[in-house]
Amino acid sequence: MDVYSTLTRDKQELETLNDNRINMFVCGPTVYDDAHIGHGRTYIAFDTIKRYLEHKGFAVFYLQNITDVDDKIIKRGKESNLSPEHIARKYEKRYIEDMHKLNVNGVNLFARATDHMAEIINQIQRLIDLGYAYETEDGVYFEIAKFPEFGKLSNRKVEELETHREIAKTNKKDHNDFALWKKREGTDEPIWQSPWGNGRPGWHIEDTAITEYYFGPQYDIHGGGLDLIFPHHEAEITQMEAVSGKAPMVKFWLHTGFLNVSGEKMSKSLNNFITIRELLEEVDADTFRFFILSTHYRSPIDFSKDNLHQANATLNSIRNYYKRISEKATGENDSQFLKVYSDKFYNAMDDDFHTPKAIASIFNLIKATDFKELSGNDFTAIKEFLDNVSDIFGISFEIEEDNGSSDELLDLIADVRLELRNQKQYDLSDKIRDNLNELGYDVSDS
RNA sequence: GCCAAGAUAGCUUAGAGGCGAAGCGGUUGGCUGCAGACCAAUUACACGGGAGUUCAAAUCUCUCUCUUGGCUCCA
Repeated sequence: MDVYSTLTRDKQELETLNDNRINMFVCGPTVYDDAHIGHGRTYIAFDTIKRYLEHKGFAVFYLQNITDVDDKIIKRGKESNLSPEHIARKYEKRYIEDMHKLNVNGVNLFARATDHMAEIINQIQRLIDLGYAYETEDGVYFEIAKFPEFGKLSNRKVEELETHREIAKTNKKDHNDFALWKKREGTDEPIWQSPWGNGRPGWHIEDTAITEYYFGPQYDIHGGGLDLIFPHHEAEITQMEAVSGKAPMVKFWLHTGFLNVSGEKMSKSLNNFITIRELLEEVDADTFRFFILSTHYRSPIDFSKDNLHQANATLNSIRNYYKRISEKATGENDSQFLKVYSDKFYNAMDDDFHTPKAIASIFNLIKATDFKELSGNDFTAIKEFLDNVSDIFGISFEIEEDNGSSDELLDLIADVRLELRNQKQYDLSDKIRDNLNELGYDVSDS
């Protein structure tokens, strides 16, 4: 299968370092606030990618860091008079809850920055020993002049970075040198002991310390949002390849496109910031997942009520089809008819996880399905195929029946309504139906 | 300024030299007491502008315009 890598800017056959094993790392959130739908987009995409790779027979180990020490967390703590640790734990918990609600369950291990302080300090020390990093009075910095390949991921030249920015006063050798360790002596901020005095790690170092600890200096896939390419991922490559002398650190760099809200970037100042919690009050997780997957993971996606509604309508039409074929699935999984469409589906997924193309193949299948001609075996095969699709997408195609046994009151209302209909008192029965619909219950007569 | 992605019917999304684009939506009919679902039809004459290559371009080349993002924290 082919996978696009930001590093080479093209698709390449997926080759792993270790047979059918894939080590995949995706940058996790900074836990200072609730996760928003943009996080949802990225993590749904990588969850689906993992699901598909496993479907292909790879044993995938999906590692994700949790940034639990950071300026924003500290700031948030000060604002609310809570310890940074309290803030971090609270939002980490809520993040993981949110992911479960989105059926994003693929992460095998969450690694907190603060649980890997020893590895972070160790890696910084080695960078100093190797001559890549230096200490100043306020921290330890990576000297990018020592690593000429800096810029290879983001396609940037160091000289060009200088032209259009105001350069703040620092005691760094070069203003592009980035922090590995920030000295914080005598403040009320969280600190850890290090050979360079008390302080906390820079932003980039936790990821390479964590991935080196679990995966070693080289691994298969590194993912994250498009916005992390520079400087974050660039710095990761720089640190890791400098310290190990091995390249590439990662061959396949996968980056998800942005999610915009009604054509605009989501931001708190524009007041169009939507958290996953808020979203899930309006729509179910399957609809959101389907909406996300109906666009390729690298493309920008525009979130709007309209577009969500459309995704829901499209998903419903697949569900109705699934219901119909399920009822007719009576034999063996054996179908010549299906093969064309299932091949098309898997070919699309093999083409850099091209979910919109894969979804189109499902509609080709639906359109070609002749309910009078096909056999029970065909329908069984279609059903099992769609069950696989459902697993890969992480989306249920079952139509949720509010199974009557769960609520006696609803049964009673339904019985009364049925009786009214039998007596042709439609005004009243329709009123009950409309009101129940408004309350979110699906009432329909077959 | 530099880097990147993009501009395809009302909306969303495929296609990457020639083969009626798909879904949503709309319309009509069937089924229904009605609605939904389902079925059958139908609709939209799509490819940002300009130039070039070609027998042939949405697809290749050039150019312009515009959109979004990155270059500071960001999924």
